[in-house]
Amino acid sequence: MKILTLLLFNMLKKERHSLIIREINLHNKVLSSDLAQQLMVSEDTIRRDLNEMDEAGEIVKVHGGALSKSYHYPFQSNDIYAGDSKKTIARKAIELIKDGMIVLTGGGTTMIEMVRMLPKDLTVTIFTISPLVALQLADHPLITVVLIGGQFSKNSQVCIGAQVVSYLYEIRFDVCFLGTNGISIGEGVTDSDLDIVQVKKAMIHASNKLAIMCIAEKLNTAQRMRICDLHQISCLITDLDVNDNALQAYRRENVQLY
Amino acid sequence: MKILTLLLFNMLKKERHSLIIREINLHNKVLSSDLAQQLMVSEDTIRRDLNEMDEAGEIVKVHGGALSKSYHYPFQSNDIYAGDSKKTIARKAIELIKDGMIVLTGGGTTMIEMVRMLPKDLTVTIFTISPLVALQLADHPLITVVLIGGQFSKNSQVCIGAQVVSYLYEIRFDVCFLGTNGISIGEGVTDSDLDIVQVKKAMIHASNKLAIMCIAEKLNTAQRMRICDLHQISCLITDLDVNDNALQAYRRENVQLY
DNA sequence: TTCAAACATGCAATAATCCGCATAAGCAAT
DNA sequence: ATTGCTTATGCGGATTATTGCATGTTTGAA
Repeated sequence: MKILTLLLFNMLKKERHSLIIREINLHNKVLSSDLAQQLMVSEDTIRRDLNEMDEAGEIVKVHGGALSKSYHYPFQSNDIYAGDSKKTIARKAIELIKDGMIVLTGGGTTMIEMVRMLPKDLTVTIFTISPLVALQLADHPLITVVLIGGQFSKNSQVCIGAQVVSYLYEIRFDVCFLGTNGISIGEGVTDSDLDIVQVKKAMIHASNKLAIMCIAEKLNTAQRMRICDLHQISCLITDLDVNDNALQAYRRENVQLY
Repeated sequence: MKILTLLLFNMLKKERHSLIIREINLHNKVLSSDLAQQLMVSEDTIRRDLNEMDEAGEIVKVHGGALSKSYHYPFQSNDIYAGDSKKTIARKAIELIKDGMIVLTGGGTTMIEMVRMLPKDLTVTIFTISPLVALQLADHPLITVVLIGGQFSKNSQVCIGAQVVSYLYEIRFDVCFLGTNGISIGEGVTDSDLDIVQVKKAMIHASNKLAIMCIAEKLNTAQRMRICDLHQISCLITDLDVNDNALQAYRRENVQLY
């Protein structure tokens, strides 16, 4: 039967290759077994095809099939991954900061991005639990930086613990900027680390305004522990346009969007 | 909770890896158990995946899950190579640290080098006024790090000010490690920045032993302001041999040499 | 300290792969 | 047409990869 179809279709290797490419472009992946069935050739042939195409750099062969070359997600640098969205958020966030303010910030890559972009003529005092934020601000000429000390969390690279919490009860801030690991209509702002949750709660409690920075991909995701409700958020800053559909549910909850 | 369902029928390993990386980049951390559930494979498989990806340097594996690598060192690239002399000093200094100690450290490149070289099986608590020291210790498995907060000095990249000083009065440390800008027979340990001097004085006051780390070039130099006398030094650690001529004057002053 | 969760390790079953080798087809020169 | 050569393909068996499970051990939080 296989001989028969071969005779009928007389499929050449090149044709198979282009069909495989098309299939990969369509699905980003192929299974050797599927292709063999689909093209009515043995898996060995498919494997040889895939190996050739991999050698030629057209695809990436893996155990069991092949992947599109562009399939690999970036991992090394967050500057690439979602870097633009984070810059967008940072730009919007900066507009909330005015001369003379006392600002409190958490950690995270978005926060680093924000302080990196702060204009050189801004005169504010920034309190932070993130050593990385402090270091990033070291070469800013005007900003006074106060690092809030405490036990250093190896996971999240910020200071946590009772020391931080009790310290925060003694100062009142104009605005608190927080990145988030999860935000959703039902659960509000959530995180997965108990220590972080407690510190963030204290940070919110110590501030007049709360600005939550959240990239679109994290919208409508929830972690295990709740930090605050939506109505406690003064500004929700995302990389989306404020009229984006994904944000309307939050608008209905009276969250101020940026 | 987030629901992410693709065709899980016959998923390639590399596909899984990509999804894991995406999840990690999104939330900065993942739990093995969550991934196992989401991707419908056993936790063993996830663990093996995470180990592979850690080996490949794509992520950082931790107990229970994994962390984003980029989250860990957003701008670690500006690593300064410490000279051999600083490495020599660091090696000697480490010998003074024993399990269970409460250690206090200042900042500076020599200090960074020292904490970088701390053995992985050392169990100590390190208090520091240097965010860089804290960050450097983030991936040490056993050491507890407490960052002492206060105003962040842009020049010396450590925390200074009354907050630090008063904090230091509440704790007693086994040993204090300090780098130095100048040490001489006549003037003792000196520095040029008033704020630094005050903090270092407080650090010395709070510690049972004082270890001064000093590269040979800075021996017999003096700055404007005095931090302490020679007789307050418990150990003077240099990159020179203890019998080096340059050190004999200090030996005559009864300074313990390393 | 105490214990459940996370871990490593070895094993077994299945799937995918690799390696010859034989066959068949295409092609060019005779 | 035949011959000789190359390429493409399929097949059987050996090898390796992947995965889940069972096992003891380690870990970290209470």
